[in-house]
Amino acid sequence: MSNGKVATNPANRDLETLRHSASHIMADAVKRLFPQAKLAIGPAIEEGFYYDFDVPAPFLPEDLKKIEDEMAKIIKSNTKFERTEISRSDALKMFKDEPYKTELISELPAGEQISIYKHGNFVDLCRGPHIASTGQVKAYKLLTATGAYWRGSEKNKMLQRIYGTAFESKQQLDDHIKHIEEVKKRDHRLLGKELDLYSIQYEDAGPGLVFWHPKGAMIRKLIEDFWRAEHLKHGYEFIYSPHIARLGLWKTSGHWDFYRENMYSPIDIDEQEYILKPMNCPGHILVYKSRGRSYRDLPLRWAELGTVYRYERSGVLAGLFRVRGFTQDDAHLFCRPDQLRDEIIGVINFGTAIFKAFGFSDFKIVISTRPKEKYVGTIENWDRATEALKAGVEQVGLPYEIAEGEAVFYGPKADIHIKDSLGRAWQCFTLQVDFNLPERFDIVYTSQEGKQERPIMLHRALMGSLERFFAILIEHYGGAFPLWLAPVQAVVLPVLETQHKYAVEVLETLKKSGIRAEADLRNERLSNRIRFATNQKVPYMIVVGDKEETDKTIAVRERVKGDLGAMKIEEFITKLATDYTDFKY
RNA sequence: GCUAGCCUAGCUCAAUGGUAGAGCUCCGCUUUCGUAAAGCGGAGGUUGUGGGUUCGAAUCCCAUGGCUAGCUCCA
Repeated sequence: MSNGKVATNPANRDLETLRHSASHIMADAVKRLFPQAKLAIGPAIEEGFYYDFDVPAPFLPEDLKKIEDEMAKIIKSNTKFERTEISRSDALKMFKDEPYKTELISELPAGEQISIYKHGNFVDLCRGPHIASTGQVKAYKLLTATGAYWRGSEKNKMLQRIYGTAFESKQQLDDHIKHIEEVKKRDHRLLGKELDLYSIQYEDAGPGLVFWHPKGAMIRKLIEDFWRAEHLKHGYEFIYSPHIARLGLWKTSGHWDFYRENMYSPIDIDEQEYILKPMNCPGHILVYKSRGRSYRDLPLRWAELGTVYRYERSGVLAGLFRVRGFTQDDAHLFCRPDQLRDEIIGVINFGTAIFKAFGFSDFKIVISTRPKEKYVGTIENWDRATEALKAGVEQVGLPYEIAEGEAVFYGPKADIHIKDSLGRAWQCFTLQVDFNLPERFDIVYTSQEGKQERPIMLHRALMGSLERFFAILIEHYGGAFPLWLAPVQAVVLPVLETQHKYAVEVLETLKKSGIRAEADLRNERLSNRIRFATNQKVPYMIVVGDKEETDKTIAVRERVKGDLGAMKIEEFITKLATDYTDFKY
């Protein structure tokens, strides 16, 4: 049940061992309370542990409490963990009433030493290691109970999984629970509603389809403006392509054969079948093919904020993270083989620069290689592309990992994982080399020698899906967007109705200098409106009363720092310009 | 898709077989108030939808739509 991963440092290994032992203790408790339960697997995982059981009825929240209490007894008894090495036949005999264990044993490679771990009367097939005795588990908590398929396949029986976590100290456990609560508070589905950023009209429009409300749309516009400006600086051109195209295009591209499960049924138009695009690449290739291309034209870098539609199974949809219609910040680069490396370096540098602008600085690159099945193109081309990616990534100087066989069907890729303010890793950026589509569409350029040569195509997205990236940003910032992304940067708050005229004057001045400002003229007490603006995470509140009106000043309050005192409007405008330090744009 | 839980006013939630309710939001009035919630009143629901059981259903049953969590980080 140990996951067999090589722990990178002893502290992690200790924690893994502790959690793994906690999962044994939990299984023991379950067996005591539900003797008919059959054991499946129970590994330590990143944030804790789980154990899968085959039980007649799903666990209820009350059951978790009972199991926790039973675990307390086992821990209190401080029973030793004992390892025994046994033969395969003894193991099969010992676990003859445990069908899942039996299956695991029979699948262990010949010659593998089989071991069991025992504490008290509880015995489990296990590679180990374990802590010395149950009493060493000082801080643990069971979190949730859910269904989980045996070995993750829906063809298999559904088992009942209990998730729990364990730490070396109560303090660490409490911190972890606090962290879980913090993640919940920052949930983009919650903040999206509170800040009126977006909605998904599940019943009226359909699940997985996003409506961007004015505030959210403003943020998207700001992201898009920034994106376009940066692309121009990096030598890209923009194109727009239609949302539907003839089925034949998708047959040529191979998507109809390899990606159909994610595509929607054809639409009948004048007795011709059209497909709602799940990807932008075939369209971009048509633009390439619209005229002859010279070696001098390359590289071509074409970007599009392309909206695509993909079928996702109902059960995997989740807020803005997983939707059925979304906009990719897509680009396709067409280059000569001698330009491939530089283009890869350029794209990776570009990507990391963009992420830094959004406050991300922790990156990990993963290069995915050819899948064993379901791929197109020659192995030789795959190898060439993979080598170019590795060379490119090395050139940039970021550490990388290789994920064998994890690439999509048309080419190897390099993904960047970014870490957010809550320490969670997200993959947004992807760079995929494609030797396949150029072949399928037979795209060429004329070389210096007048020969027809095949260009190499790169697909890339920096943020990936705007919807998903937006969700990540909402949670990363906890809804408190930096000044350059805040949909409303300042709210003007007159103390009394008598200052409304001056408040509107101030508002107009701010607007004229390009600040996204609003005025809250409601007949509410100042403190009420301050509370509202603070909850809406507006960066600056501009309070104007008699004093300010007389002095022709404004009293500035920052959303976190509080009252900054009175200043001239011009002073405030200058201050905002320097406050764009998060990202100057 | 599957398993479990859930769906009551725009939002967050009460009401466990017997007249659907509160707070916030919204609307109106009063209040003229200086840095995180002033007061009063009003509007708003065929309880997701469609069937069924019952004298009577938000509540029980069936179907359907949707949400949430999970569905190999492998003994």
